[in-house]
Amino acid sequence: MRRRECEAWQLLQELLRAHRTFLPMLVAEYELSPAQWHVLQLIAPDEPLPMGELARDLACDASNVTGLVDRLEARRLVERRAAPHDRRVKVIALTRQGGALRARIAARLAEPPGPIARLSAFERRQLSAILRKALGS
Amino acid sequence: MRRRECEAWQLLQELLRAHRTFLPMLVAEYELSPAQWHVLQLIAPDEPLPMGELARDLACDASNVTGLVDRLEARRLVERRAAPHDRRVKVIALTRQGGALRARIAARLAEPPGPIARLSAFERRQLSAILRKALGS
DNA sequence: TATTGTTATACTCTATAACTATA
DNA sequence: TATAGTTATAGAGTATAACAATA
Repeated sequence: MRRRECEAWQLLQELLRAHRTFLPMLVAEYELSPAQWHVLQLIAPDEPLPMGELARDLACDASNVTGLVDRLEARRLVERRAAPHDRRVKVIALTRQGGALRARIAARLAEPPGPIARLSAFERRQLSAILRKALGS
Repeated sequence: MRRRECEAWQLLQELLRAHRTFLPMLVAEYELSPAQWHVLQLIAPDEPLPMGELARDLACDASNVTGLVDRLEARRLVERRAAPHDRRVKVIALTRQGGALRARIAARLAEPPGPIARLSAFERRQLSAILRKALGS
């Protein structure tokens, strides 16, 4: 097995570990599980998504999506709608409440956490440039 | 609400999302859940850890640790040992098998993934320097 | 009395398989 | 026949509360 130690990757993993509980704790304040938040996040306002696409994007079985959407719908955060062209399909849309909650949580997630806030503007620009290349965008 | 967009943080979150399923899928190859892997990772070879400390490090309730250790012990990856000084305490130790599996998985995790491998040596050094500062080390 | 670990219970997430209603 | 979503079932992770053994 080749030795391919990479300090940058080690540190990145360390950062991930440090932030392991960050998202779960944040969304728990709104009584959402990480999976439920993921659903909310995937549905853009005014762009309902078929359940099958949700399952694909969540990388989970379709049967899970039924339960996730059940619980979100019970809280009136999303709603199932009939698709016009194919009556087997149900598209999931954000309700007004759902959209508002999604926006509120997204705003909080956009706040850079301690370790990032600690960087200078110059370092952040460097970091951005490197990450853009890493992500190939 | 203040506008505090931070591109570096946005990109970092994008990287996290892209890697969301990476660890779960990797450890699933060894029939471990992420939580079980976390336990294995926390126990250094020859440094058994009390269950209470595991619960603290995992940031979960002590009652969970019972089940996690039950399943790992059933596979002979860890074992419960009596603590000499306090008979209430049980310390969890890696077995030889457990240590070997832990090392194998750790080696695979140390391999930098695609996005990092795509960077030049210079960019990785820059990234390391920035992350070291972010992590305060 | 306080603490460590366990048990009992309940809920969510996850997968597989069988089912329904459409196509 | 094939596909979209559901239901039934089972296992794992999580929390809370009650409990036993020990301190």
